[in-house]
Amino acid sequence: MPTPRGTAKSDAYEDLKRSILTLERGPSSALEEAELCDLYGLSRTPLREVLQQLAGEGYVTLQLNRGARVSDMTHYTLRDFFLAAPLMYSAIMRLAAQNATSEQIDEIKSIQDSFRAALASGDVVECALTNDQFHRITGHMAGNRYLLASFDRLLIDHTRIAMTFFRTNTVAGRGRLDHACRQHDEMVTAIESGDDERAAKLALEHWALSRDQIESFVMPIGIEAPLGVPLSQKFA
Amino acid sequence: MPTPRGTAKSDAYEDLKRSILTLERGPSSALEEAELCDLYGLSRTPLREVLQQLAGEGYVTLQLNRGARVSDMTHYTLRDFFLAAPLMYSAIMRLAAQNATSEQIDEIKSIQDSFRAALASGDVVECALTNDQFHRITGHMAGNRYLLASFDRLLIDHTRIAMTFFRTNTVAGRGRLDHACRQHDEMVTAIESGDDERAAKLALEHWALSRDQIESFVMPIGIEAPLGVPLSQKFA
DNA sequence: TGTATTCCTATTGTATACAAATAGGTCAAC
DNA sequence: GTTGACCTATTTGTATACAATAGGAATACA
Repeated sequence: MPTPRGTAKSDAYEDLKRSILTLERGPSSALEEAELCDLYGLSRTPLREVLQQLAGEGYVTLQLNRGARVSDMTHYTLRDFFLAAPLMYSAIMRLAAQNATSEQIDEIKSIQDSFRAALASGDVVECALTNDQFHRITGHMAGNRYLLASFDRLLIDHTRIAMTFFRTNTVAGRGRLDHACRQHDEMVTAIESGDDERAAKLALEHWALSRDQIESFVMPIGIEAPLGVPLSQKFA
Repeated sequence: MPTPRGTAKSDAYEDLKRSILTLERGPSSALEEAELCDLYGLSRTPLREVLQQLAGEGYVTLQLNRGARVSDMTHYTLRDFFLAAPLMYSAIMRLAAQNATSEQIDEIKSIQDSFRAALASGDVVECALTNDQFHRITGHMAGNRYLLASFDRLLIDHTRIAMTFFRTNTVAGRGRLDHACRQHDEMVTAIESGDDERAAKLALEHWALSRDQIESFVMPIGIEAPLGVPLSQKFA
């Protein structure tokens, strides 16, 4: 990633990522170059490079002569997701416990504080983003360049799906979120003590909880419907 | 992948991939834009997009203001590789057996014929490339967008490492290559009959064989040395 | 002779102008 | 009223000119 922080280019890169993860830009929505150039104040050449980079990371899909779109989410996506997630999450968490540096442990503790604060505040976007960061750090801790490619792609879609269920008002929903937060704490403990078996087990439990949430919140919308798209847009 | 076949841009893309996989362009070697523009007959803008795309897929690494290099291969790479490979290969092969279409099965049989021919001819480059294609098809068969990201990255480095041991004159080496070829045949059979357990087991056996080859061919060069770089270049 | 500073060159990053392709709408024919 | 072709406007793809940066060479100085 050659983009330095604080430039118009990196702003565009970071902001597009954020807006995709938070569903501010929904799956399959068009990304027009001219509009984005105006928005971020750069010319088309560097903007296109940003889109290429996001495409390489799975945030965006490019179509020849037809521009860029936010990567889609269909029921096929969900099928792939359910299959890959437990595999990758447990592998990454096991490696994270084996390889985490003390700097990374400080970092994840700090993010976990932010996540807890976000949960308390009820800010859905902040919940989703800090949760995303928490898991993304575990990916870095694992430090395996091959697995990271899959893991980061999983996180994109997990975060987008999670946007749906961080917006909950039910008691049961709140309980699941608190449970998830406690699991994060336990994960940090397992990582800090280098207990890789426990870390892997926690990853699977965390996934199981998340899967339950997905099944109860996302599924009822309908199997046929593209995920993450407001119902009003679906037939537009 | 929005690049259509037969254009200067796709030629550049495909040829760069080929030359990286075959070590014609060694790990960490510089990719200068002007040189590549001349070579492939395009201007810098589309060439840079090709490099961005290759960077997204893991073939190339971009450095800010310092251009592009072929992705490196160090002993850290190899450590990550040994860890991720059995996991990914068995997962992909299991899914391939579950999901392969008849068109894909025809395709992999055809590639396996090419691989066998390449082995017979002793053409090292052709061996490496057809072997790469064989495994890449299994990735498509598995059809999981998340896992494919890791798998394709593994294949890049597996193919580059394999370039070392397809160049063998020893009887033992030949025997291992023939064994690998027979394993391919068995994999095709397992996939065709939808026997996912057997396919996964074969993947692990195939990996074990490959690992033995890596250990006997690559390791002696030295743990400290970047892999795939001719010794003469190492201290340049 | 060694070191630091300045300038120069080679290379990358960005903006813009131009070419090609697509999508949408109008009009005509059936 | 529907279908089809054509034209136009919009959007993407490419080339090139210009700006900024990095790395090395030459020079000044200690």
